[in-house]
Amino acid sequence: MTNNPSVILVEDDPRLRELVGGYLLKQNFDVIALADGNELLSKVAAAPPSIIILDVMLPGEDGFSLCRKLRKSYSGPLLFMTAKNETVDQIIGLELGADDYVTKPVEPRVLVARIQALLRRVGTQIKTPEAVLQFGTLKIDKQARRVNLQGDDIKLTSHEFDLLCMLAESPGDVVKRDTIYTNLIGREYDGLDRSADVRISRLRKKLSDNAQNPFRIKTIWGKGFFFVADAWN
Amino acid sequence: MTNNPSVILVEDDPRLRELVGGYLLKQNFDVIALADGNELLSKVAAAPPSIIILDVMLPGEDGFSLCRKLRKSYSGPLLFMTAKNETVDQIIGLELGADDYVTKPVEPRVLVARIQALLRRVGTQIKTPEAVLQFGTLKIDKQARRVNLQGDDIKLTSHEFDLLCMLAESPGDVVKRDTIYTNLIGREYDGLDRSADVRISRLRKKLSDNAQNPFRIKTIWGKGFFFVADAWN
DNA sequence: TAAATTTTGTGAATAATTGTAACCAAGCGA
DNA sequence: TCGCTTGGTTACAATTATTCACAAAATTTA
Repeated sequence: MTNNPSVILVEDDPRLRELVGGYLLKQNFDVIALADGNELLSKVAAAPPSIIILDVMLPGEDGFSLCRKLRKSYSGPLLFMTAKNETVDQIIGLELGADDYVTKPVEPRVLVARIQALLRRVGTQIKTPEAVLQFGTLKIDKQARRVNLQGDDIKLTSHEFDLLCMLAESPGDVVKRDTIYTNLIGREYDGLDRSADVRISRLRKKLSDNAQNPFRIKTIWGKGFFFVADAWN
Repeated sequence: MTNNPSVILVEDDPRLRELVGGYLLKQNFDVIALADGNELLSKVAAAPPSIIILDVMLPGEDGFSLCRKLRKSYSGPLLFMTAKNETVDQIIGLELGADDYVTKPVEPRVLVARIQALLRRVGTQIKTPEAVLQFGTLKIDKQARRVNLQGDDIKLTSHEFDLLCMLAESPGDVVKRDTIYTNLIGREYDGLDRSADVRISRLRKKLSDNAQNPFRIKTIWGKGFFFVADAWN
C-alpha cells in the first residue's frame, strides 16, 4: 500500500521499456511494464492504474485496438507513444479515446510532464520523491505539511513542522542554533534567547522523544541539534 | 506583450467567429478575428501568429487561394475549417500547405486539441488556463463557478468561491493575508481585521474541513493559509 | 416595491500558538 | 568538588487564529 500513482506501460522494445519504466519508478510511480497487450485488460480489471501508457506499434494487437477495448472498462488517462512519422490525427481523434500522445524517442522529462498534465486533469497528485521524508515509521509529507508516526497523524504547529523539516532535511548533520534563528525565528542568536530550545522541547514532546535519552533529536552540547534517521520508531 | 500564443482566425459567419474566437480567448490565446481575407496578409506580415485558422468558403478570395499566397511569407501552422461535405483530400494536399483541417460545426474542445497538436509539432508551448481544477474528489469549475466534493455539489457564496480559487490556484504556496485583503476584500490589511479569517472559517466548514486538524486549508501561523493538493478526500 | 432570504461584515468571546523569563538540571573545566 | 556555562522545562504573557451572534448589506422573491 504505497498511495503512489500507478502506471501500466505497454511497450515491446525492452530497452525503451526499461528506460521509461525505470525513470517513472524514480519519480515515485508504481510501474507495471508489459511487453504486449495480452495481459493488459486483466491487469486493468484487477487494479485500474492512475494512467496507461500505450505504444501504438505492438506485436499482435496494436495500440489502437487495445485502446478501443480498454475504454469499455477504463475511463482514466491514456497516453499514446508513437513513432515520429506515424499520423497523429487519428490518435487524437476523440472516438479512439486517447488523451494525449508523445512521439518516440521520448525525452523522459517530457513524458513525465505530459503524465503530470493528464493526472492533474483528473486530480491525481504526484509527490516528488523529495516531498516525503520517511524514517522508519516517521513520515514527513512536506507537500501536505503532515506528519505521521506509527500510523497516527501527529498535529504539529507551523513552527514545529518547519523545525522538524529543517532537522530531517539533513539527518546526521548538526544544525546550529544560529541556523535555526536566522532561518526560522528570523533574528540573530544572541546566546541568551531560549526560544529555539523551547521549540525543540515542544517538538520532542510531540514526537514522544525525551531530552534525557533522545532517540530522534539529539543535542550536541555547545553546538546544536541533529536528527537521527534510524531511530527504532 | 502577453507571451501567449496568438491566432488569426478568418471566418465570415459572425456567430461562429464570435464563438470560436471567444473560446480561444478563454484558452489564453491572443486572437485576431477577421471576416475575410482582405487584411490577412498585412496582419501576418505585421506580426506572424502562432497559428492561422482559415475558413475555406469566404466571400471574395477563398481559403485555398489565401493559403497559397500566405505560404510565400508564412511557414507556421495553418488549420482549415471546412463544411462537412466539402472534399478534404485536396485541402490536406501538400502543395497547398495546410497542416490540418477540422469540419464545421466545430466542437471547441476538438479545435483546441488540434491546435495544440499543431503547436506541439512546431514546438510552441501553450499554457491553457485550467478551467477545471481537480484535487482528488474536489472539483473546482472556474468557468461555471461550481464546486463538487465527492460527487456532491457544494453551494459556495461568491466570496467563498473566489477565496477557494485563490488558494487552489497555487497549491502548496502560502497565501498571505495581505494578498487576500488586497485582491479579494479590496482594502489594506490592518492587522486587526478578521474578515479574511471569517471567510476562511466559512469556506472550511463547507469543505468539511476543520481548523483544528485541517487537511485542505492549513494555517501557517503568522503568515497565512495554504491549500493542500493531495488531501485524501 | 417591499418583504424575505442570503450573504457578508463586525466586534467580542474563546482557543491555539508562540515568546519570555525564571528556574532547575546537566555538562565541563579547574 | 565548585563555579560557570549551556540546555530543558515550565508557567504565564503576548500574539494570532477561530468562531459566534448579531448587524448590515446585498440579493432574490413575491
